[in-house]
Amino acid sequence: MSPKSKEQFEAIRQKSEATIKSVALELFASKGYNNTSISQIAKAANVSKGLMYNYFDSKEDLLHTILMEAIEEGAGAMEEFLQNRHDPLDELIGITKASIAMVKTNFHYWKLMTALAFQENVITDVKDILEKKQEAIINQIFSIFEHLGAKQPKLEAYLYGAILDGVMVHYINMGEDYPLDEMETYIIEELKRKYGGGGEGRIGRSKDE
Amino acid sequence: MSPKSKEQFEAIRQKSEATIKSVALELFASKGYNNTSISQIAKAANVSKGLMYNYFDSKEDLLHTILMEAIEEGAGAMEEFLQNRHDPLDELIGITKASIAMVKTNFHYWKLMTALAFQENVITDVKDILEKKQEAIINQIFSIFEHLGAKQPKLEAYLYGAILDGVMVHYINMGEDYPLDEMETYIIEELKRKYGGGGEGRIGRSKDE
Amino acid sequence: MSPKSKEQFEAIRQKSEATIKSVALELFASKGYNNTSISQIAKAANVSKGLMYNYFDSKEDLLHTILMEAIEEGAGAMEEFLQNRHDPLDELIGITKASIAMVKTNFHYWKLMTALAFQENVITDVKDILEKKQEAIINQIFSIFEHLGAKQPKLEAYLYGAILDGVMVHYINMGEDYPLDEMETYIIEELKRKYGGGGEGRIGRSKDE
Amino acid sequence: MSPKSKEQFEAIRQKSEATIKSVALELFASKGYNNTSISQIAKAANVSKGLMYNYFDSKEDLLHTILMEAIEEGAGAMEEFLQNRHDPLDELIGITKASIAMVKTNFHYWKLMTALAFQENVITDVKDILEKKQEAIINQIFSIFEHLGAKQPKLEAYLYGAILDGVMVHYINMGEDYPLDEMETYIIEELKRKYGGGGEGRIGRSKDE
DNA sequence: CATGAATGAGTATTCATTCAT
DNA sequence: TATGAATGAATACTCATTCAT
Repeated sequence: MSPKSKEQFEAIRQKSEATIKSVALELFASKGYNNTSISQIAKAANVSKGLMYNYFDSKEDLLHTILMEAIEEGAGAMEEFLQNRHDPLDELIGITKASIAMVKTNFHYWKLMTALAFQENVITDVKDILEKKQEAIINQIFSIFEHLGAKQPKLEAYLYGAILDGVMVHYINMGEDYPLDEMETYIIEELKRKYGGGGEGRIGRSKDE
Repeated sequence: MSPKSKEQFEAIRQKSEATIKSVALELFASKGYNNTSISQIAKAANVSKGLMYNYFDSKEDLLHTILMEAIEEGAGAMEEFLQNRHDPLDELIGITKASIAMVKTNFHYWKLMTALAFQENVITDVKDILEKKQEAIINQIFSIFEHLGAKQPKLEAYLYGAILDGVMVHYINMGEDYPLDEMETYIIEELKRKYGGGGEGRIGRSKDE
Repeated sequence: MSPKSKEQFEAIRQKSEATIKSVALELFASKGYNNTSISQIAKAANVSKGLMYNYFDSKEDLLHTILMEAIEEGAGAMEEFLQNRHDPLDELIGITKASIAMVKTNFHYWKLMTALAFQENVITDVKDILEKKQEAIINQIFSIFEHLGAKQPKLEAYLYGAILDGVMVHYINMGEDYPLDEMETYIIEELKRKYGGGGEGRIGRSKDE
Repeated sequence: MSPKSKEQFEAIRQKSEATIKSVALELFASKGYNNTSISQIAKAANVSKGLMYNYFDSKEDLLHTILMEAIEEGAGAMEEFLQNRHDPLDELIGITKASIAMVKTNFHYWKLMTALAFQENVITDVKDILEKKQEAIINQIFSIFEHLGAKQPKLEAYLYGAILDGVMVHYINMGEDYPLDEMETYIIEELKRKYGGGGEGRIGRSKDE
């Protein structure tokens, strides 16, 4: 009715879409994807049910969009953390910090992602992308441990990955009760002890060998 | 009197109940509890939709029963592994072996359990039981690390817990691609390296060796 | 297995059938026909579900049988009460007493029957029979009031019928709180006052006519 | 903004809700609450199965709503009939007329209500309300008979109640075959005959006349 | 004759999605 | 563009009835 410029419409669109996504993320994360209905999202976002379908093809598409953004943001953050780090140990510490910062900053994203990781039949293509990214990271970590001269770089990489994921899983489950910062410090200390200093660290202290 | 003896009926019941439970476990684990319908279970078990209700009060009761059995079996296995181990390091190794054996033997159980751990609004009383068991184990591990003379037994206990859970999560997600046995060996070796010998060890103290 | 004579079998049959019927009546009356399951009846009667179908074709047949017996018993009782009463007022009093005695003695029957009377689609042929019997009674009552010289025998008959059914309905709903005996006495007194003595009773107290 | 105005939506809602309620009432009354399925209501109302749940929380809520409206309407009608009547006999006549008018105007409501009165386990809170209302009426009637100088006001009140309920039950069961209007006139005449004139009358007082 | 395991049609209810306006 | 009423397929669960033994 009232004359609105294209920009205004576009701004409204952006805002509505963003609201919907953010509300949906929160609900998906806290109640689970299956237990969150479109009606609930619409109500919480203060829009009509029908409007959702102007922005997203389906509930699954909404989830898809949210996840993709999270993954990209995560990748971006990781990238940033690793920039200009050429020392393997530094890289490892960077990955550690980046991972923990990520799960801390985007708690809802990761809670949702983790929950979905254990459900088949949901969003297989997101899973594929995720798996590829994870594989890439694992490979990078593997190569770092090689550079660090670890005896069994593969197992060491898996172990490190298990630590990171284990910590994240615990944090997601326990929330603020979990001593996430202390753990971060502790893990980094351990890494330094093993691989730092004169490289005389126990595990992978290999160069002396 | 009855042309079918009590024993016959009992045998039939046993068999049907077992079939339903096993089929349900498999489907719950692979597709998720919420995404598995009674119809699907019935079809996969080659029985009628209604039969489940001869054995279980509800879908939730079916899940409940399955989980409780898994938990008890798990507790039993852990008990067994820890019998007659009074040396702290031995205990730790026992826990490691038991945990990994458990997730290996009862893959579906643990996949299901893990998935449920990340879902809200499901089977809260099982969650409660599980949390209590986990707390007990954490406390035991904490006390083990105290006995082992760890400087920061709490963080060390959390770290060890993160490793175990991280490994299990990876195994659950990757399946047979994951080098579970190698990881077990590696973790145990690490434990021995850290705390073996005079027992005064800790990570990175390696130079004494 | 053990040799049993035909008579023994027959006796068992009789007993089982009677038990089932009596248990079913009680359950139907107290919980309603639709809310009573075959399983519940079988359990309460201490027989197997399957056995029921040896005696009755279906749940509906069971109800049917129960109702028919009740109706016949009712008719018999009425007959008895009316025997050898040739004075119209006596007949009316007899019907009153018989009706009230019936509902009192066979409380469950009448509770069930009343409940079913307000449900369509149940046992239409029983309804038909019942309606015929009621019509017969109404006609008889009508003729009694004619003999008593009532001005409007039809309406008087309906009024009397309404009183009887109203009392029964109240009794069925209130149970022992209802002063059934007092009401019986009162109604009979009223009848005598109206039609008794020289026939100068109030209503239809024909001398004014 | 919205191409369908609030008023339009409201009108649609009103209409749909009214249709569903009216169709449901008819079916509940003729087939019984338990024997009427949501599917049947939807089919008869020419709407989808799910639509009912846009307006009512459950089948029970639908029944509840229907009954409450009937009860309120009934109470209102009774009130109206009793306004400005201070003479006890007039009151009694008013109650009579109101009751009969009510059952005549809202045949389906009262058929349903009566049927439910004989069913266990249905809508207990409506039953409670109804019982309270009935008790209030009974007390009022009792007090009227006291004022009228009846010798046994309690029994007389019960008798009158039985007449009213008996007539209603007959009308509900026989439908238009029942001479409801004639009965109304007749009952009122009887009341006048008994208690009219100097107001000193009571049943059986007739011989003094 | 007697059992109770098994069946499957039927029930109430939910919810992603469509569509007239 | 935005609304929310309407749809209908899907879900968990019930229960009269059948049947192998």
